[in-house]
Amino acid sequence: MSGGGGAAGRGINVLNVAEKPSVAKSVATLLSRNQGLRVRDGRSRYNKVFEFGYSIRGQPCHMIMTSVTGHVTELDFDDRFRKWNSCDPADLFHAPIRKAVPQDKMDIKRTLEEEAKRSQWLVLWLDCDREGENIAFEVIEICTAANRHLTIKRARFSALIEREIHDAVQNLVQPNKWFSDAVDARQEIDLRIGASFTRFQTMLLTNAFAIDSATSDRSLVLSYGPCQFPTLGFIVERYWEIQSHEPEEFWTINCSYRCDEGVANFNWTRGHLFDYTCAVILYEMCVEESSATVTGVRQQEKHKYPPHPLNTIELEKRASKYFRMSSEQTMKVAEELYQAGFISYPRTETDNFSARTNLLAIVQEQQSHPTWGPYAQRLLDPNSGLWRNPSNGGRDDKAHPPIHPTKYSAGENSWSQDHHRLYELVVRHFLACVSQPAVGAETTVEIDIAGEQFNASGRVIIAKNYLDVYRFESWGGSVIPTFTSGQQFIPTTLTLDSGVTRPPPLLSEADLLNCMDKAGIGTDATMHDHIKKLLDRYYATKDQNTRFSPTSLGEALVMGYDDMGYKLWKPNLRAMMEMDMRAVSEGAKTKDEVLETCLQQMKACLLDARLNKQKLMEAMALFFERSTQLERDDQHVIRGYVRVCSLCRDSNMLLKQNRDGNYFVGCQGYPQCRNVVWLPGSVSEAVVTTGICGSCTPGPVYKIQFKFRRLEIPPNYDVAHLGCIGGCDDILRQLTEICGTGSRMAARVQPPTPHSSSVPRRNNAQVAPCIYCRQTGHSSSNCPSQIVSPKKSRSRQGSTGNGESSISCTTCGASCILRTANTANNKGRKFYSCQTQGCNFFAWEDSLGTGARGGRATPSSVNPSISFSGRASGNSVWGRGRGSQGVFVSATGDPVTGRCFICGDPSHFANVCPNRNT
DNA sequence: GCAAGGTC
Repeated sequence: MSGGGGAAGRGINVLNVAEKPSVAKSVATLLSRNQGLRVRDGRSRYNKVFEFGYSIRGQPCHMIMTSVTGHVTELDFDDRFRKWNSCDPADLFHAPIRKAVPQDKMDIKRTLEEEAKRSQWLVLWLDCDREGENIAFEVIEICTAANRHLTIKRARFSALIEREIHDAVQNLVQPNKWFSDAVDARQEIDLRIGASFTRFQTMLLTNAFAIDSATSDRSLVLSYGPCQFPTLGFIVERYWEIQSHEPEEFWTINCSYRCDEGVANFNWTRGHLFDYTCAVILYEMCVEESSATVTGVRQQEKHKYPPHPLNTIELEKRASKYFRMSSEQTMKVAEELYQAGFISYPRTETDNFSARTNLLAIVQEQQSHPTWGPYAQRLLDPNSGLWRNPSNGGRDDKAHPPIHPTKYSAGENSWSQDHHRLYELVVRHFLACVSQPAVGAETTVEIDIAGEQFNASGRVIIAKNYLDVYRFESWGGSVIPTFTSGQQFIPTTLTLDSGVTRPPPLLSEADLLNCMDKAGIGTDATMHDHIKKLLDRYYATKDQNTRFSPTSLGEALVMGYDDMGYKLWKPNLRAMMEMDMRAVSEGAKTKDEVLETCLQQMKACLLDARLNKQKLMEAMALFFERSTQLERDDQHVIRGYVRVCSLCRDSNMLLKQNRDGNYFVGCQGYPQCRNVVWLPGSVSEAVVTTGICGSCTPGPVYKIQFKFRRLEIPPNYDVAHLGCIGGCDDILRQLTEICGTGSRMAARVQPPTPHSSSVPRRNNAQVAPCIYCRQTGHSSSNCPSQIVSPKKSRSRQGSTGNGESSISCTTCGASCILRTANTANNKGRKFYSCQTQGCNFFAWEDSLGTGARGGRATPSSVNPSISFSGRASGNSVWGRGRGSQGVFVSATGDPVTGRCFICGDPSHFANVCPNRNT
């Protein structure tokens, strides 16, 4: 069929590319039959280049075989969208993206380019799944850019077996664009959803709450991903199920009979009753009856079947169950055993052996093993009747066979205990798969006492078969005495027993993998990564029994989205995406169609989540304190990101508070960039929101929720104000003018020059134009029209006749009355206020014409309060939907009814219960 | 500083 091995001779150069170095080596070895095979280094130290002669359908070829290591390119946003504060997270749904070769893959790219230039054919040996097909197109892209005359061919193989490989190379096909398109769509959707939601929730919550975790050494990222979040959802859902479980007492009647032959324990056919009175009545009837009557004896042969052939998820589940190995560790060890040639490819969905697999040969290899060798010998003996063709688990990824041993080993010196265990599991599992099921004889006896039915059963194992080798499973059996129908006996014991219902256990790693597998979350190669990510993100913890609980952070996030009504933490979204991907890979839908509908929906979801962010905040507030103090630089408390600097356009503008408590928005690039916007001195509190100004550029400019001290602002201004520092906000501008700022420079009297280079000038660059003359280029405090000598000032002011003077309102032109303040902070201080209803003009007399107009005279005596709290509106319902006994928490956190549902204590609620497992 | 998917 082929002309493998030997010298290359003349012929075309064929560049062969595999998905990983090990496959390149295997394929090269198999095709060359290890004759005339030369190896040299490529640009990448991991990816060798093999060369040998071969002939494809009679065409002499010089084969050049190399590899990549998975994907060569990565998808990411254009540079200008890469910085977290560079854009509105919602923009990430349509921001330009590009595929690029990351730095650590550049040497692989160079090897491909160099080899492509001297080749006529390109043969793709990537794994035969969707991801493999996508990588094939990445390789095509790189190679054809270097040599556009290349003839492109795809080798399809399902195992690294000599015959398969020779077949594949003699029957080359074309790569499948639909498969590749499905992966492109998946990548784009994952990136856009992941990045947008991660930025949204991280920026919203990490600054707003004091999230205590082991993260003090690095900044906390609250990531969202279409796989990690549903995985968290499973953990939280089970946790809530347990939390909401109410123990309920039940009663059951048990009966036993002991004789020379042994004991039979009879179970009540009713199971159990929750009604005590009813149970007592039935029990008393049984007690009064003198004897039990056997109403039936059944004997049946039962089988316990060996497991299906082993795929990745099953390997992870069983290693977790039998050895308590984490899925991550299992995959690490399995990969090493695979690399060393002891087991087959460990990342496979397939749990069905193809008819072409030589199963006998695999068993034969294991015959000499000291422990399971004798069992393998029995299997091979036709007289033993132990052999049975393996069952079909119904899954096939068309790329790899089930995991099975590929090389005999009695254990290597370099192996750890985990290597020994895992190899043993793979071998024993394989031997079990090709074995007969265990056979048992089961006897069921039914009796009647006073009209109540009871039954007991016993089992005798007739043939252990596969259980002889699969030591991880057992089949309990008990022998019961012989009974005959119609027989009567007096029970040895007859008791009324009580029990209590129990909640289900926390999810184990095997349970979690099961949930993910059923819902299609992740791939066999990545499921363990998603589980690990939850631990890394402090969303969940794993106890000694490999059982998972959510942390407060994980629970709060899921609760927040749940309260919004979005099932983002449910697996449905991923399942729908997976269906779409399948449709693309089958040509039923196009990539663009799927992208458009999916991204449109998810963008709407993000926008809605932003509108309802209060729900997230409320959920977080149940578990975390509001952060009172955030990051600090040398001089200031940093209160949040506002915008990209409008001056240097490079650094971020942050809302900060100086030591005197005054707020300003300054450029992080200080002192190189000195851009600053000072805020009114009357601000008692300022919090950056996720709201974005619709008009100020360059955007996004995040709005700030201000709270002003009532007594320091004119009465016609609201205490609360959602403002923008980008220049569009009239109210903020007016209050800055009226109250002055906390800038030390601004507090001084400014020289009356319109070209002052002091800090307020920058301030004015942001808050322009001047409120007096509506001109830009100077501050209102320096307005030439307002700067007058005291004498001149007085002469401009008319007398009101009652001892008070007046000026003209610069806003509406009406007359302003000079009045005397009578407030705690400004007692006796004079101010002008406009008499026109609805006009906001207000000015302190002593500040007219200075840079310190209306500045704070004394520290506020007003107790600052939180501008919006986590429980500001509506009732939060603790435990809603998670059980019938949820405890209600009012808007203020006070109880409405009830008690802690964890420990029952009426003095506190479940969210602060000391017994709460956080 | 974001995802999930390959793989070393």
